[in-house]
Amino acid sequence: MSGPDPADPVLRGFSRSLPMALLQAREAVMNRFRPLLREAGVTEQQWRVLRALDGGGPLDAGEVARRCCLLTPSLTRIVKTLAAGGLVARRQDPGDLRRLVLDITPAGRALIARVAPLSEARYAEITALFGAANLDDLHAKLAALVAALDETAD
Amino acid sequence: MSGPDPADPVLRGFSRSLPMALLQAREAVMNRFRPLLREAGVTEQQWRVLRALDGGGPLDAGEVARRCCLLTPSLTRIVKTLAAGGLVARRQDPGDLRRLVLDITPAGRALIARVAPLSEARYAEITALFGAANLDDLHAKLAALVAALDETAD
DNA sequence: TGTTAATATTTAACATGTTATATTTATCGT
DNA sequence: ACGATAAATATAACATGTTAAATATTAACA
Repeated sequence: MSGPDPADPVLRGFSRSLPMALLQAREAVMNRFRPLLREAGVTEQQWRVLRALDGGGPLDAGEVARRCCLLTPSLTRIVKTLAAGGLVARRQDPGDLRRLVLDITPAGRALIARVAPLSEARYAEITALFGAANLDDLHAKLAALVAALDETAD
Repeated sequence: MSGPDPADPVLRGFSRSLPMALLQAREAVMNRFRPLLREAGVTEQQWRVLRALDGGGPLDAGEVARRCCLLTPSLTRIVKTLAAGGLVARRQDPGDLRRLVLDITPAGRALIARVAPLSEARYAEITALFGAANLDDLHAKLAALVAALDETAD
């Protein structure tokens, strides 16, 4: 007739929460990269948009949002800032006037080229600390997790 | 004498970026939990604070921020909201008046108890889709990554 | 003891996250 | 062609993320 024991948690420990584990891991990694972006004068999100467009060619706003894990209201403002800085260009899609086509400018590519060697150096640092095999396996597991969850998204 | 070939990326592919992989994985996972929190009327961050205090006992604001991956200016506002809703209690630390001690209230615990079974059900769903062994291994790898990076944080 | 440096939290300002809604343009069925 | 529905983006409002600076308290030390 007794209720749940207060010392008996109804929920898994905070540290065993997968969202927390992923968040903490991302924070640990980003702590290594943030100084570079700060030095380059771009935010994390602005950097993601530039990276998606660089090599990804011109893309619809919606596609950029999907690839960058951004919601479209955020993207609207981020692109406004990037366009004001001359790092990204906007134009209407002639075939569908609803769509906004985004592309990186030469100035945007130059910024990426400036940051790239520093970024790769940090990546090499992380690889050395964590191990190349561990890193590959982690990438594979993360991709598998996303595939498993997204395929069955209601 | 030629510069870098534009088709030859100076940076690893966007999809091979560890920060992006961690972000996408977290999004895929959170998509399963967000409806529950929304239904319970709390944000992700408010939920993290409640979870940290539940079972973690009373904690300094700074310690809560560390455990929840929140910056202290964010925590100030989040706790203000939680306190206004009666889910968290604030008091000064008598031994160090600079410190703010936070604790969860009975109402806060009741909210967690209400959400817990739904949350665990989602977790079971994820475990079934991804595999218990994969999940354990992923947790271990994430913890190892954090340990490797945090130990050597400049 | 009194002055300075360090620590914990808060405030302020601006960028982004998040939800709801509005606006514009396409598509579909008739 | 017309009207209803759907789709893509933008706007609005509030919560949070992020940096810098302010405030209050404590610790360190000459």
